[in-house]
Amino acid sequence: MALEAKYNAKSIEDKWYKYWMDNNYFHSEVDERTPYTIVIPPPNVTGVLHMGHMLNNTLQDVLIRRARLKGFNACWVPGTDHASIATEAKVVAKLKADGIDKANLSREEFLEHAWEWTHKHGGIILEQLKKLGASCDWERTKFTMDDNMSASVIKVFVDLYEKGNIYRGYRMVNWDPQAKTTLSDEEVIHEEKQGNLYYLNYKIEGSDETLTIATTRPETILGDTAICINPNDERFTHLKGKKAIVPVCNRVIPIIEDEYVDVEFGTGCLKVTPAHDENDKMLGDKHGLEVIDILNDDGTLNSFGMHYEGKDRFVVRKEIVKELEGMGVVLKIETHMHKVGTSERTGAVIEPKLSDQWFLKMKELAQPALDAVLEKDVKLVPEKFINTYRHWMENVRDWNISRQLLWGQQIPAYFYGDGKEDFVVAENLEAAVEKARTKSGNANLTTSDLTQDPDALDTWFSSWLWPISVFNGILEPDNKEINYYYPTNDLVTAPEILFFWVARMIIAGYEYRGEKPFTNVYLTGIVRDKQRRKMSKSLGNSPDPIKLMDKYGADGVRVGMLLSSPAGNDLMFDEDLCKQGSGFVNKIWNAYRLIDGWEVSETKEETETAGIAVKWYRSKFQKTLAELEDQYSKYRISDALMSTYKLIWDDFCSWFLEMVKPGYQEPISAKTYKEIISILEDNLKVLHPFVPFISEEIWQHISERSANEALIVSKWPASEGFDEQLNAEFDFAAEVVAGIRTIRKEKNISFKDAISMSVINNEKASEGFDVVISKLGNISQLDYISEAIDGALTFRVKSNEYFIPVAGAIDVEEEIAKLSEELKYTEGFLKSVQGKLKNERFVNNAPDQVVAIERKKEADAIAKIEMIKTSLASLK
RNA sequence: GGGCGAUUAGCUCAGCUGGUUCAGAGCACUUGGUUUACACCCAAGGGGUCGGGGGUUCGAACCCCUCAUCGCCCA
Repeated sequence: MALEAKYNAKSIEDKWYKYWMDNNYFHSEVDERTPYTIVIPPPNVTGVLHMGHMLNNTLQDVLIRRARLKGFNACWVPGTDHASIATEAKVVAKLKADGIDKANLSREEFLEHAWEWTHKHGGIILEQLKKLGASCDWERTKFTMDDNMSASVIKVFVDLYEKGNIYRGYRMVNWDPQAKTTLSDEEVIHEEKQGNLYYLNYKIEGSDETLTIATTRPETILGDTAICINPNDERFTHLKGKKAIVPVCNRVIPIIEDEYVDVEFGTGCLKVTPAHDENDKMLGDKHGLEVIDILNDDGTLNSFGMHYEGKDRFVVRKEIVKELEGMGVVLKIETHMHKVGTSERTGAVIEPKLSDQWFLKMKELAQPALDAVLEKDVKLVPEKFINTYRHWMENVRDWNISRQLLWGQQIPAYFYGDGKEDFVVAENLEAAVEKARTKSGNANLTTSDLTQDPDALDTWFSSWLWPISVFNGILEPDNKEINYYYPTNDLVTAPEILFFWVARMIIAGYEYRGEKPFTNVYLTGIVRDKQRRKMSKSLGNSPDPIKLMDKYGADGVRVGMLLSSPAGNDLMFDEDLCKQGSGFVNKIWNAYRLIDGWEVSETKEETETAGIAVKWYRSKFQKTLAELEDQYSKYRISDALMSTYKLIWDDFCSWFLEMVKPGYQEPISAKTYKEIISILEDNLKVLHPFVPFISEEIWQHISERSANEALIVSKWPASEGFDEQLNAEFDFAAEVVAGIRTIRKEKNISFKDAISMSVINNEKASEGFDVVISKLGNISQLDYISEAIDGALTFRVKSNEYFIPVAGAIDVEEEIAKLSEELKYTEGFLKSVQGKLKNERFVNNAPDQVVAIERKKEADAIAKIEMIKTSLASLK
């Protein structure tokens, strides 16, 4: 079967992915081997693949494929989460387009639509991951709303409630008026925005005097219930005990005193609106103020908004300023930069709102999870995130886990009366009735007397159990899968969700398994465009990953993603990186085409050059293999890729293949060929995690392989150590070859013309690589001499001098200039080294080894200077 | 406002315990090349006061102080 001249990524990638699937290589079952487990960070079920997923999942696939090659029982569990806010918003929008209003649907009807939507759009992203080559165990695919997964969530909720960790509280929460739900603190993004600071005059009751307050939100004056001054602020002592009148609504409110007020900010008079600001709420509680909520759930004003009722808060802001200006109470308006909380999901400006919500107490639960990271039982990569993690965990706040949504697990709290405490928490209605009877003392309660809390749980309250629940470890804590696969090995995710998800998984791990959920957390960077903007749908600056893979092949894109993404640093994505990736794939392909095209001769002897080439490459390979082990162990995946890239491109293609390449139309010896194939196979193994498709294609083309001989399930090359001396000899020889090439270039000597060369071997360099030098330099004859040759071109490697006699006169002036330049440099170098050695404090204080190195440098430099001077003398 | 981190070649970044991995890599750039796998190629080459200033040390990209700029997290 002849090889196609052009590598056809698309058909080859489809072919091998299907082959891998057909042979079930991705599937893992509990067995006697050591497991190596990764759980995927579940993407949104209705989402589509973006560049962040590409990076993230390429990394996971590299890790899992290498683990598989290393003989671990590799298990990568895929799945999706239900993303309640985002999905519900999409379903609501779809219903609206169909002329259906969510408000007119029952919970059951709405959920039916939501499931329909999920089945229709869900899982697209998982199909897309297959294109990338993701070797997930698809039989284990999970969804956070699967029956078992939901049952796990409910069980955990009940358990935590019974332990006293979950409570219901009337608190100031983050309200998203667009999604009409609360958000946890972590879901609020604080953005610096340009706003205004409005200075408003309030009349003081029973006087003509006014006081001035400064506010960024003039529309909230309708909810004001006090003015607060600092008791130490002498400017306002005369206001103590008086009352102020709120403009527009003419409400009379007390002037209270509290040291909380910052005398520096604004005017030193603070308007207090307990319903709409967390700090004001605190003041309100302390001073027993009235709470007036002026907003509806959708961010419009309610009846307290008077003539603004029904209008949006931002519209009212503009209109009320006009009204206030008309009344002459606006003193001035300053522009003002301030942080505004916005919804992570909808982008809407968050409204602080008082309401009844469910909270999880975090302080105690967080302690083991904090210790685990500080003691490096759970390792964060890179370590710089440990500080961030610690800071968050030490100041952790209670987690608001309820959401005013339908799509998600409904909170298992059942109300049987009107009192605030008239509820029970139970796994199902039947159990709830039992508990309600006991708690209320009313034995006649029936299921119809109970009403379940309409709210759903935060999606993260599902995903924090993910590493446990995917193995059913909540419902059956002692099943063989959870005991085998848990704790998992690596988690690969974005730093953005360190708190949302990673920290909470660690918390859940210790609470429900008494053990960490994973050993290593590899935090990737954020994929940005060349202008450092985060890639996003709204900016339209993100390439379509599927199109990228069509254009450059999945292997090419994988390499492109990894080329420049050190852990924790953002990746400035550039399509050129994928081009470079596909260039690499092309290089691998053509190297194989070369080898595959050789005619093999059983009778031909192995050449001396090929013999040394094989010996050297094996040693070089081992050296790189050791580097790879080190890089993988530190999760320096892009370094590992670069080491592999250079091994293949430079060492294998540019040096090794050129060394073993037979002459034109000559066959290659069977012995050499066998060695080359064996070397190639080792190359393919270290390439496989990065470029799984082309490596499998070549592997399978080399010879017929049975199903259990596929590359994906082969064995990672064994570490056998390497010959440092041999590698150094090669490096020296390579410098000589480079010297010859430079001379050829400078003197326009075609590579086709063989030349002879002589050497004064001051370095006593090994002659082992002479055949290599001769072949790669096209040297017809290589002589060892002791006296310089007049009228020859020269170059030097260390203190060795090489002479290439050429027909015709050489440019003596040019040679002298070149030598003088080298002399000057070397003398300067010698001077600096001797300066060091003359310094007694250096000689006395520096380690012996360092001093010895400097003495060696000195000796080498002196030898080289001698040689150059001799050459110069002979030229003059 | 509090905390964390960064600043090294045109770009993206390595540089571990202060000294041979010490000023590096890849890309880009320049020059030359139709050598029997590859122009998605081959070969050679240029390019950096390691953000500024000060200090410690025999010795600093690396440690300390300070200033500047940028980024992230949390209020």
